[in-house]
Amino acid sequence: MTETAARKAEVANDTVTKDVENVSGQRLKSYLDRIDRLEEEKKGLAEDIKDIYAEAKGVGFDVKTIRKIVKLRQMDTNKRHEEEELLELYKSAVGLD
Amino acid sequence: MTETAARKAEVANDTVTKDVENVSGQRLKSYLDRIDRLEEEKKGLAEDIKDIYAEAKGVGFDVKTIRKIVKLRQMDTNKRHEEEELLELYKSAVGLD
Amino acid sequence: MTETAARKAEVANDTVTKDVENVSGQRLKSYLDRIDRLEEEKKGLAEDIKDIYAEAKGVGFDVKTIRKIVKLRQMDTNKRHEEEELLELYKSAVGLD
Amino acid sequence: MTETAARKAEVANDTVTKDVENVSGQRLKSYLDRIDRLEEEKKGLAEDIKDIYAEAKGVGFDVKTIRKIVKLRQMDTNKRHEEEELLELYKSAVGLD
DNA sequence: ATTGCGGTTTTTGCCC
DNA sequence: GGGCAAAAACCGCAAT
Repeated sequence: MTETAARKAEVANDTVTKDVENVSGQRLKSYLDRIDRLEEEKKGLAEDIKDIYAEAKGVGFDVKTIRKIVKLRQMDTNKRHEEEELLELYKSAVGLD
Repeated sequence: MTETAARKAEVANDTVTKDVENVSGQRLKSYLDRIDRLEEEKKGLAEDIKDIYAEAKGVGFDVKTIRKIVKLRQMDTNKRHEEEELLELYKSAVGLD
Repeated sequence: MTETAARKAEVANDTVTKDVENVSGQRLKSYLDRIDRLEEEKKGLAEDIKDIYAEAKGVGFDVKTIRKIVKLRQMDTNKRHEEEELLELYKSAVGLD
Repeated sequence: MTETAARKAEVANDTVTKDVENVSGQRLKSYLDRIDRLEEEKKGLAEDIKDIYAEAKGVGFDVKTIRKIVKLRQMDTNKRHEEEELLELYKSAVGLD
């Protein structure tokens, strides 16, 4: 192999390698950026929620209790599904279906 | 006090009481609704993020590692280095490498 | 079938049914009790572990880092190195150091 | 400073350093070992519990349902405390204490 | 057989 | 710093 040919091969190799790294690196970065952005928004919402709690606290509400209420309301929504699920479960366990 | 005046006072009292209850009850509900709504949105974003991880996994990336990177990028550089150093220190202290 | 014979049959049936219910009920309870007991012990050990972390923290160790070390030691050496390499790879891919 | 004195100093320094490293390294290892041991036991118990579930399943019980039962029993125990706690919480929220 | 998924436990970060 | 809520790792199951 001539010196020139060898050089070309090396370059070609490098290029390929770089391309491979680039495409996956690029892609990875893209995912990371999208995730970061959504995480940002999520964090923003968390802030907003915190602010509401703070505001409520400011007018005399007990934050901890409000949290409990929020949770209870969610439960009241989820609970139904949960209980239905449990019922189904037990029914199937006894061979009722 | 005449009967009419007394009546008025009672009514007034009731009204005030109701108003007080109303305003705080209303207010509390308002807070709860706002919180619920934001929580909903937050949950939606969490879903989106999960989807991205799934997508990345689909093209061969390691999700666990991506999560680590996300955290590292969020973390302050100095703090990150500190933690890394501390880990290395402990590792060498117990002969782990 | 005479009345007496029928009576006997019923009784026999009841007895069998009860026995069946008893044996499975008994058995189920036995399982539940054994599980409860073991869960108790497990919880106790979790407490003990927590205490050790607290103690270590008391003399100046960083709990978070210790946790990492515990995990690393549990992990197979090869797997550990693989993960570390993968992390380094991703880090360099996104220009993190 | 004579050569001998310098030597002694070095040795002393080394010794001190080693001692310091030793004591903390030793101590760290000691914590790690204790944790490991307890984790082992904990894992063992988890195994035992798993075995019981397997055994129950082997004689025809539905594992998922048993798990639910176990949880319900725990709740029945914990629930009381939980409810008491919640009561206290609301009481304090209303200024009753 | 492999991989996605639900649920459980463990870990981390946060607020008081 | 201690308790609490959110996130993440882990595990068994199921479905393909």
